[in-house]
Amino acid sequence: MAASFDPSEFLPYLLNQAAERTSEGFRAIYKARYGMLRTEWRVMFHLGQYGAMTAREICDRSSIHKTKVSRAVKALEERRFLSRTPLETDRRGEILSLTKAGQAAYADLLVVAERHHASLVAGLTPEDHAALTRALRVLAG
Amino acid sequence: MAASFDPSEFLPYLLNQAAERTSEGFRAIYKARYGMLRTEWRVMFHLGQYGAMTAREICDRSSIHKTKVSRAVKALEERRFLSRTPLETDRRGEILSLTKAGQAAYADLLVVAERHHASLVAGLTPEDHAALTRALRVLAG
DNA sequence: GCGTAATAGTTGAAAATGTAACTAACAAGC
DNA sequence: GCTTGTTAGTTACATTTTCAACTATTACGC
Repeated sequence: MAASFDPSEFLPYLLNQAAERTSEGFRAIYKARYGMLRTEWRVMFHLGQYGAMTAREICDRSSIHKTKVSRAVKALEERRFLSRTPLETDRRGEILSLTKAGQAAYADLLVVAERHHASLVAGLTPEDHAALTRALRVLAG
Repeated sequence: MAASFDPSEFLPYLLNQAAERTSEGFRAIYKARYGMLRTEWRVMFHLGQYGAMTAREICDRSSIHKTKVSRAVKALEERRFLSRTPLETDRRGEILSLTKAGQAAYADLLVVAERHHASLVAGLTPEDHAALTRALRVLAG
């Protein structure tokens, strides 16, 4: 007698609800302080966290489509949060890196992120938090 | 010396990656088979899972904004997946319910969802799966 | 080397989403 | 009853995202 599937436990559904709910507050902050969109913040995050890299690498790491990255990079460059340096080995690509202003914004937002993260985690037991992170890493691929 | 915050563990980030990654395959199916968008599937889901209800109730349960629900309902009605019945007690509202075709589509997609869910869960230990579901319920609010 | 395929990134048009303002109906105070 | 406020749902307009070309450059096969 197979236990019947409870659709309210459907992982994509739960993940999506949780993702939207938990992103909301943080999104309001980077939008208000720096006028960033979600994709722009995500690009900033990858450059801030992992250092300079090409748009292609951001796409690979983040699974954000290249057109979204392209437009985010353009917007961030216009606002002087990042700069492009042509690759020496391949004239198609360019390395993206945060400017001083970009680094400052990233550092500022990281503090906010940390606080936000802590408040989210506060609702979970340490065991559940650990298991959650483990499971999300698997699911995020 | 507080352990420093690892931004790659930032919950909104991980949740988002996991949500996008896990939704992709399923999304391709409801789109290909029934031409549904994500919001449309979500509306179908609520009606299929919890029975007929008003648009307002769907908004409350799902945290989908009312304009998105309004447009999804319109599209689903046009394709005869759901129908509207005026409320007797309040002429502003109407009860939404799945048509035969809507029920059939829902039943079909539920089977796919179940298989998809199973394949996702297969990568997790039972303990982590249980903790994940528990944690997501908390975070999803 | 030369033709073909693949890759990095951009762009334009169509589709979807967000925001705000709107209509219509109900509710409450007086 | 009439004014004011609230709620259900829709619509209009601006912003964002998606999808499908497109350019420019590099890599491969022969």
